[in-house]
Amino acid sequence: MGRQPCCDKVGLKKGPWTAEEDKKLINFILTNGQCCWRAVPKLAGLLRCGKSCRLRWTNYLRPDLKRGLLSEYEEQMVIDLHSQLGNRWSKIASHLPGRTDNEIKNHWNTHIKKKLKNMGIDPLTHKPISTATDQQKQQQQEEVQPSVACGISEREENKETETTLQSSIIMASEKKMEEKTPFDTNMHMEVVNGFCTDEVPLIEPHEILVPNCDPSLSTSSSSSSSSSCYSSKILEDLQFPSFDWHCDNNMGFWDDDLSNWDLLISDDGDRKLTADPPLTQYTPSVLDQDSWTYELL
DNA sequence: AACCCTCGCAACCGCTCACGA
DNA sequence: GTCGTGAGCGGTTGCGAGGGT
Repeated sequence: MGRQPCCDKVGLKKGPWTAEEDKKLINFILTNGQCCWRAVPKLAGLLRCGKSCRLRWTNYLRPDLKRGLLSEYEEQMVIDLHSQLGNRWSKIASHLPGRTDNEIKNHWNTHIKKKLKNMGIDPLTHKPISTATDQQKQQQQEEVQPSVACGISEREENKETETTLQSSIIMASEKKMEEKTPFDTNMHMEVVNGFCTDEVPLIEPHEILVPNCDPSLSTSSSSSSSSSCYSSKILEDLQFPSFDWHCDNNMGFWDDDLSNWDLLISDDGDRKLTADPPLTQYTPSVLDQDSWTYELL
């Protein structure tokens, strides 16, 4: 019995997403929430497989994403976490609010790896790059103690120690925070409680404007055909406030708060995220500062 | 101006895991 | 216990942008 394809690939589109597709997906998720990804493309009118929709949403369209390069502090966090967790990007990403596993993985492969190598540190082991003789010794040790040599690849072993590891990482990073200089205190403020407060927009939701990304309407000279490029431009500008995406009882959150959100193309060619009734103010949840919630006032 | 090369990132692929029947 | 299905994860690829020659 062969592996079932994740979707019927015949007639499905692949490659970069267009503005129209993004719009459909955003509209659908904002209206219906995240449910059964396989059904999403059909219901949203997209010629994509569900997996592709999920990836597009989680890695690119999700409103709580931070855009831009990782800060020095985030980079250090990634290095620390990687030394403990290995290539478990989703675990690492879970410690960096607004960052995706894909983003961190890419940043690791393109920037941090090089940086560490330049510093004479092996990005795999996080130890100083060893000489040939050291490697021979290490190899001999591995032969003697194969189970130890397996290290991070031993998933089961990791699972058992994960909780301890993660708490120690958090403790370590907290300790690091305390050691920060006055300059670094700002960084502490940015990531306090795992939420980057500097990213919180100071505009009201009904004021959120999404620049029109329809390439045909673009007056920009850089009329790139790459959807990724225009999308990243949109999303740089589109500073969705971050809020709680967890949905118990099958998207109850959406039903309560966001079912009336809509993405509109206004007369002046801009996209507008609107709510009905209009949200007059949004505030961070006092109890759970890891996530922000909207409050209808 | 044209070509080549490198880099960075979005997207894809395929495997594993979780869960329900 | 087995099977089917959906979702998540990590590795890899493809392609556009930008720099160098």
